[in-house]
Amino acid sequence: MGYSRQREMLLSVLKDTKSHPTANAIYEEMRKRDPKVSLGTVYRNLALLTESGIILRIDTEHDSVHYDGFTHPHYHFVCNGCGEVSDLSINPIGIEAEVEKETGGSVAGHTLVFYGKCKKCK
Amino acid sequence: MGYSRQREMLLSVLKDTKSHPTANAIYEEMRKRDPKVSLGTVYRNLALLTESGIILRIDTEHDSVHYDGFTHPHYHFVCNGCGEVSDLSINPIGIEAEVEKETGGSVAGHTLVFYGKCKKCK
DNA sequence: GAGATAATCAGTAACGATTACTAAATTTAT
DNA sequence: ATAAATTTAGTAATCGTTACTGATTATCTC
Repeated sequence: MGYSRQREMLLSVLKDTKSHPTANAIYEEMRKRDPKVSLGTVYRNLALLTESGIILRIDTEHDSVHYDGFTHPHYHFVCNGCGEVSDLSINPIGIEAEVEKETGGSVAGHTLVFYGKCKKCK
Repeated sequence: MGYSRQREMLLSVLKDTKSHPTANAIYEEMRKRDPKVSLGTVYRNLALLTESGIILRIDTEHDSVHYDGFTHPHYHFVCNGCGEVSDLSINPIGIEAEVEKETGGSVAGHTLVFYGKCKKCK
């Protein structure tokens, strides 16, 4: 994976926010800096960066996919009211070995998402 | 939520399999029993049954949403190779209270998905 | 059980997120 | 500086899902 101005810009957008934007939100933010950037470019780079483990994708039971620029292991809380996705600081659980034993396969990672009402929406 | 032949059929399909079919797979299975069943009906009932907590939806990083007829608390393993979703029997984790404390909100549930290669694909 | 009321359906159209494609521009290698 | 490889913008196509409508089926009341 080489360098490109757009890819750098995407990474910078994602590193500069504590929110967990969707592809479209990232696109809008990038367009402020360069109105000529293309939505296809956003999706292509999100896929590339996700595959490389440089960013994280977050699948929720609501709306479309969210992305996270921080890859140190952590979990997420999704509000069923406003849909906001926020980081949690609870410690990572260590049960991948157990899962490997049970499945006979290999585990590369896991995602843990909590659902509920956030402070505001409760 | 009332009774309907199609809704019963959907539930029966979901209870009769240990796989975790997508909406479309469920649709195909239902069509074998009744060729006139509609895809819209499948989606509508999946949404209703999910809201009522009678079935479970599983969001993964691959393809479309999968559904699970068993709602006792359990977790899932998704193969990055073949995409198969399987049940795990590891014990539920008890950290929702901790999440409530951290967020100041209320937690209604959580999903835990492991990714990797299954026995066959490894 | 018959008729009224409400829920649900089949079928199809519309939608929104994502992916695929192509010729032009940019980056990298020589 | 030139050639080769990668990436882009822009747009069209795809796919999962949702919305809509008039017809059907279930439920309720007598």
